[in-house]
Amino acid sequence: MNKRLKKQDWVGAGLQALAKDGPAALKADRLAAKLAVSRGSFYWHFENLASFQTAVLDEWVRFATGDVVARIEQVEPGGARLDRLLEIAHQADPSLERGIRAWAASNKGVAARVEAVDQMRLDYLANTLREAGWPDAQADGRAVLLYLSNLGRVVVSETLARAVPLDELQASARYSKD
Amino acid sequence: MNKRLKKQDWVGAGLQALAKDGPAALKADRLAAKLAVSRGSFYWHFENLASFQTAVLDEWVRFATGDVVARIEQVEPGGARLDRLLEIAHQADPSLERGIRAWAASNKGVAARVEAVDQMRLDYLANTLREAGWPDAQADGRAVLLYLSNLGRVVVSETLARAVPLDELQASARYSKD
DNA sequence: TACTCTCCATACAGTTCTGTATGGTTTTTG
DNA sequence: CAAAAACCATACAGAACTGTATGGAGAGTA
Repeated sequence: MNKRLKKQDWVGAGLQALAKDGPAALKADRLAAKLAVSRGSFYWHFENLASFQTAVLDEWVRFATGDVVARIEQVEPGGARLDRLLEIAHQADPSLERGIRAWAASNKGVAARVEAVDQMRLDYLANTLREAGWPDAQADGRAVLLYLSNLGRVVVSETLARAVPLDELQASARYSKD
Repeated sequence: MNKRLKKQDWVGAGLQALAKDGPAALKADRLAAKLAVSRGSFYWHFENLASFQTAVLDEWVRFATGDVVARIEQVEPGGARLDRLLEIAHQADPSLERGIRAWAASNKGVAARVEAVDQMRLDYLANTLREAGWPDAQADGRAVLLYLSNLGRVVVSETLARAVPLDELQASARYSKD
């Protein structure tokens, strides 16, 4: 009756658990319980816990880079694209990103992968800023500021995150000589 | 020969372990090993694991609020105090704060305490902004932006955190009609 | 010295997990 | 339909932990 699971089902459940309960939830035991199945299934799909966690992290990297970019590229380059980028980042559900950061705090390997993602996203943001009119010299610094403020939004409480003013954020992303 | 421990020694070791290895390191077992002592000591000082963790969190709250404020108040109010505040926050070791955030990601009770601290620090920052010349209407929004960008700095890698431009941060904290 | 706190070691029972081994049950395919 | 492949349950051994119970050892005090 309960349909059989595939590798991707486990990975999906892993991402969900990570977002909801943090990295401590990435256990064969708990996930099996949540999926109403025995650990026999888990150890058929994955060699061990580490390889499962690698698969979960891989999936996040795929999602956290390619996926977002794809949605942005539908908008024409320039200021509009920058606004859209900030808007998407601003209204995204922070729970998974928060789980990933918590995971990285206790695992060097994860931290390294996350750092690479941060670097890619930063480069992309800086490039978008340049497309919107920022001079090369200042684009990088401003990109860091904007990216980190969004990352901060991810790790504070939901109620506090709602206090972030999107318009002021977009304003500080528009170039003006000063 | 190995001197006997007091409650505070355990709490201190807890904070250190939290900063270095995340919340999963807050176990009687591991801490006892690190302190070269048996768990008998732990359970003499603390009723159980939860009460120990509460003590650790309490200690962080004390440190994360009162301590920083005390260092700021030595500077005269105004723009200088604001610059000093940003500087202190900028050069602080992020590892403990990172551990706390990771902990909060998997524990509602911790998250609530952290949210309260965030709120206090935000209020203090907004007030400092007003002291430095910001109008009431804009001080709150700018405070959120500044606070979150610093929080973002806390959760990214050390190398990336060093890319944050302090001067640009201070510049965006100076008021100018636009 | 004797007595009393304070602090610690050791041993035990119990929980939550991992990983393996083995066999059974579906689903797909020749 | 029969064989193969994909998927899952169960049972076991063991690691990493929690919490309790008990018997000390060390430092301070009458």
